[in-house]
Amino acid sequence: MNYAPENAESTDATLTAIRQMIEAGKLPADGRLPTERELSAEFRCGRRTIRRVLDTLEAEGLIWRKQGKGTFAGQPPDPTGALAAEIAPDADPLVVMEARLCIEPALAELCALRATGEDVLRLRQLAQRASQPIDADTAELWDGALHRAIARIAGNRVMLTAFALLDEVRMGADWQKQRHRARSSETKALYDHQHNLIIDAIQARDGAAAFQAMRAHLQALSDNLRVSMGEADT
Amino acid sequence: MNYAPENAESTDATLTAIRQMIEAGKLPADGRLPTERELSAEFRCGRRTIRRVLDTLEAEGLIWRKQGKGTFAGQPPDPTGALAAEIAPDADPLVVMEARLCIEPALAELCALRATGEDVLRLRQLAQRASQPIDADTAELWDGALHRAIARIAGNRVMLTAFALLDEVRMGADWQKQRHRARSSETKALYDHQHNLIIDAIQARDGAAAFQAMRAHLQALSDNLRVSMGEADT
DNA sequence: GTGCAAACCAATGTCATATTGGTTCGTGAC
DNA sequence: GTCACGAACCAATATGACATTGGTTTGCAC
Repeated sequence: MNYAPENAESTDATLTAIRQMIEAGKLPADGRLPTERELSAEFRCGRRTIRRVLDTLEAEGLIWRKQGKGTFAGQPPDPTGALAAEIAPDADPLVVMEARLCIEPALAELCALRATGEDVLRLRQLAQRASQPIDADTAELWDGALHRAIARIAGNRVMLTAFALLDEVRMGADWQKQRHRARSSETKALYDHQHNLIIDAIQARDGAAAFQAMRAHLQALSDNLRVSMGEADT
Repeated sequence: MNYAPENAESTDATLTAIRQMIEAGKLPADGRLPTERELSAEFRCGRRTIRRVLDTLEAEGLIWRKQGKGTFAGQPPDPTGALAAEIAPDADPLVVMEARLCIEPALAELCALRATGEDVLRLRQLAQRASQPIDADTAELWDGALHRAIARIAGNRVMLTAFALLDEVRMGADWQKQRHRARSSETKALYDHQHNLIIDAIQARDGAAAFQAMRAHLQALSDNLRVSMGEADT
């Protein structure tokens, strides 16, 4: 019964073991991990060791924990559905764009203050995906992912919830159907360039520049939307 | 003990009686009415009669009811409550102040673009109320009303909902207890002056100035909060 | 038909209890 | 000393039994 790993190395061993457990997808549908006490018993080590491992995984964004509830794989959920449905009827495209112009530059500024090198890398990946020559819907999807990632990295729960609300209204609105009209090859190139400017500012830790870059980007989106709506009116 | 109204007219009588009960403000702080069964016993009539009366009052918008909960005077609460309660635990003072610094300057900017002369007058009144030499709690109340009014005048439903969410988190937080520590006569004078600067910018239809004035105001609040928290640590 | 009483349904609140992550302390091994 | 472990405790959450409350139906009396 001494096959239990030695103390000195048990931390690393359990870390990789638990990480594999998560990435292998061998978890219940809700992504719930065993309790710390169960893990402690299973891996023949103390809770303290388990907690250190989970601290690492949480810092990596692989799991999230809530006292009294449990430990779960993935990102913590944010509940905005009911509210979004409530205000969606009152939200025409211009109102939503106006709100984005209010909130997202501020988020970009916070993001610039707090993004790690890893975060910047992830943003670059998302921007690159959005710029691939695929169909408009997919590009829109990656664009949304990029904006969401910036909001998450900003690291303010209240602002993130506000953004999630806005995002859900935007996604759920009927007028989304005609949005891709506003996408031409020139605008697409402009948007990609602006995305890179935003990430440049974030990487440089320049909050003000990130604010302005995001504002310019959304302004371009707004202008295009306005043109597209004007066409629709004729 | 036969003063109970006759059946034929009891409906009207109980209706006026209950309506008076509501308008007289003889209710608990939460506006809760007695249960239907209690009212039925008190007015010596059946629950059916009571329910018809309450149906009328509900149609008039004087009360709202919820199964399993009770009957309450006034308007049903905003659905932001649930969301606010959800994120309140994660919201320490600094997070909330940071979110205010993101959202409220933008609201002030929109407000400057859209405020009518009447709106400006109302803002002046609120600022004046907040500046009266009353106790700190009351001043805080009028201050909140002023900020809410600005958000409402901004005229963007999505932004207003986001603000309402933020406002509710701020109001419901435990750390509000110590807020008035940050209120001295000097800070109070400063805040009053800043309120006037904000309204000046709004009246001048100068969005950028309103943005900056609001930002400066919230920055002062934030600094004071930080100092107050520092004191609390010692 | 109208009003009343009783019963039942469904949603909610309340309370005690168990579970879970968060934290502290003391002990022992190195 | 440092580190891991175990135990105990704290605080937030979940769970289940039970009472309360509005919503609804049924039967009875006038």
